[in-house]
Amino acid sequence: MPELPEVEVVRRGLLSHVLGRRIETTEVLDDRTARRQAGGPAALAAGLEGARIAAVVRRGKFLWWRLEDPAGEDPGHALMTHLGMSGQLRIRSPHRAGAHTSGAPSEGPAADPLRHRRASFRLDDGTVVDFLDQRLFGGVWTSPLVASADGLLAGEGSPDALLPRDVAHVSRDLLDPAVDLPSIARRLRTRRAPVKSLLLAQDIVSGIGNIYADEALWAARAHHDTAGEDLSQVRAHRLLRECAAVMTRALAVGGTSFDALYVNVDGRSGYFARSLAAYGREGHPCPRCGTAIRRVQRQGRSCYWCPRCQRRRTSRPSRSTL
DNA sequence: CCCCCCCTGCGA
DNA sequence: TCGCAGGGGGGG
Repeated sequence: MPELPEVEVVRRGLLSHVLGRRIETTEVLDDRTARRQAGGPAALAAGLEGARIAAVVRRGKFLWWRLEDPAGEDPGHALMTHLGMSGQLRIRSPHRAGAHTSGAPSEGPAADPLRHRRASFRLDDGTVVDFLDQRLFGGVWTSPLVASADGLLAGEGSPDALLPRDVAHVSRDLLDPAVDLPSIARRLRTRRAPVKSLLLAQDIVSGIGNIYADEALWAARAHHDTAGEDLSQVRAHRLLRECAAVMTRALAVGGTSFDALYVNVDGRSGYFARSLAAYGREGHPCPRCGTAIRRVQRQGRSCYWCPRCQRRRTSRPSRSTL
């Protein structure tokens, strides 16, 4: 469930099940899921045992559990989770029969709800949080807390300005109240790279992935290959506003799902796929002008765009030539 | 900054 | 069998 809205759906879903609970045991079924853990799976389990979950926080696509360690060691650490391309966090609650099932048992033979289980965390009330990950690009690991550079709240759900060291390089996302939009727009406009690759760079602005980048570019009538430095200030701001707007709308309907791989903590899908204007819609008419949406590969990823609404802006007359 | 890598599984 | 998939990090 990769991009910001989907990760936020997971964060909210986790909250009521894990907040204030203690982690009793940690199980790692595939060591590659803990490959970012210093000391390996054993160190992960050791670092989590007995820790109380004080907050569930998100910045961009990174989600972490703030741990209040019994030893009172300061400033403590966090359990990091990143879903990568195919990760899921699912709840197995002892209080709800049939938890962990998809909401639609009538849809053919239900897939094994524990397929691709890579790690599990058992809490002190019997709840189990499973980390599922088909492609193993995601992971779970611990990271020590450090102060955020600007002294403001570290991310969505954070009680203070502490954030995991492994998130320190990640820029704030566009739904973060502390985000500095003019500064991001400035950074876009100093770069020669194609604007879409800049939207996907998590150290410039976090949370945006391939779907919402294409949707925002479509909404802003911007072409993915336009160089960052060729955006006017007005167009750069407009593009960022559209990024925020499309993610806000997606979040309101539970995110984007094309299949059972992308679901919330209860195994249910979001509804934003039906609202996509460009992404995945090659050959379909542009909702604005009716022109067929086109697809092209850029750096190994697909770009979908309307060739009529989204014209490539070429370089302004350069100051160095002529 | 581009290209490659990390992986598994699905549908054309 | 191949191409493609919503992420991110590192190397040349």
